[in-house]
Amino acid sequence: MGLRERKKEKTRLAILDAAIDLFLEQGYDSTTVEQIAGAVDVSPRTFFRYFTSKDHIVLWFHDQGEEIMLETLQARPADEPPFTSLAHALRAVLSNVADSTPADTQRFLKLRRVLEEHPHLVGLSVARGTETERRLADEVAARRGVDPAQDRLTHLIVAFAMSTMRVGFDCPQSEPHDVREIVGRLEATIQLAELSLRPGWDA
Amino acid sequence: MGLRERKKEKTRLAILDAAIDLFLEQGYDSTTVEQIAGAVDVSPRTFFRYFTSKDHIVLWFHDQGEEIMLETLQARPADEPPFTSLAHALRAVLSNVADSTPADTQRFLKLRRVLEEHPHLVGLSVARGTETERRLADEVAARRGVDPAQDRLTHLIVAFAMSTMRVGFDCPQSEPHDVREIVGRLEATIQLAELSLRPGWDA
DNA sequence: TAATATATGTCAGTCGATGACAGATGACAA
DNA sequence: TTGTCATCTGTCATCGACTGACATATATTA
Repeated sequence: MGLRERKKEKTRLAILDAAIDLFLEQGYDSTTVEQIAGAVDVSPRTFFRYFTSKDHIVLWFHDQGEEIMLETLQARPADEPPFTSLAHALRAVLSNVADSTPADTQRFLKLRRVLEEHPHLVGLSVARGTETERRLADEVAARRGVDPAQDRLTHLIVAFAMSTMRVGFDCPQSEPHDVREIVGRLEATIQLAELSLRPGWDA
Repeated sequence: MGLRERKKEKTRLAILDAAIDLFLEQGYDSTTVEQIAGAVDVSPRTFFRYFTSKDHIVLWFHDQGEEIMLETLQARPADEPPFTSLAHALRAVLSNVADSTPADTQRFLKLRRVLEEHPHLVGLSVARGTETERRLADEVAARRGVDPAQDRLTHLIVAFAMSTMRVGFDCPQSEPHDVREIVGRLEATIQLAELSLRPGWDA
């Protein structure tokens, strides 16, 4: 990897960290792009070359996670029930964070706090995730041998899976201390969902 | 009702209609608030006195619908299974539209087309609905006699219900011609959801 | 080292959104 | 009817997110 790429990755992370810290210090809304850029000695214009929008900072892990979900889903055996596959995809997102560098998991935990304090940002992640949700539905439809434009159950399966994810993440309770605690909550939520669903419903 | 209020309601609807038509003609993003205001001979500043944001236009029915959901939910018998109550709340939203004036249902159908062409706006509705979803969860928690801050199942119930709503609304298929067709789709989706869930799961 | 490719800063400009103030208009009592 | 009051509206100024264009600086490669 050349110097150029290393430098880019460095500023990318610097911007990310500066932004997250500012969000936690003074709130998301009252933090301007100018401040973030200033904190890492970069022009505001450059900020937008690394992140397409201010929101993009908050949705960083979300974007990343959806990519992982897609890959995991495609790697699961084709004859596995779709919801089971999706559940594994959800787990994969968190495993990825847990297996990452300490700095990365720290970013994840901090971002989670930002999302907690500004619930409306959670919706934005859904907004951005629309496209990925469609791709997940396409994949599930292919596995079920149906037309994604016609089959309601396919969309319901994906929607339920995403709901499970959100509940596992957002469920208030006390502040989680590490990623493993969040892993535990997601696992519990997945089990709860599987307990709530009729066996074979997604076949 | 005084002249003043009538006038306000009139401009409110005028702005709404002008905006919707412009969105359908030239797309959501390329329509400016200035254009909308100009189309009804009103200053841009006044636009923001009727609608808090450009998004607000699109989410108009959504806001309205969530209010109805809450009221319906509260009116359902306390011993009814929560998901059943929520399903009735979903139906109530559409009944309200169907029982409204023809002009109103037209607006509804047009707005639905706007949402279809700009999927990211669907996410915005979730963003705006975060607060209402919390209130729904509070109500469900009260009925189940649990603490909303502790009980995962409560949040899962609400999340599943909202998913059902979204799938019923957004499921592609062919363009619906009237509200009754959408009512049918929602009903089918609700039945599908109830078929997918284990009996008594939400008790 | 020269030539090329890419990253960054500066500048100008658009658009959404908000506060402040002044003028216009409906509501209401005498 | 008239005058007062509350409310609505337009104008102006301003902020902040975001984008395109262009020039400059910094890697990369031959």
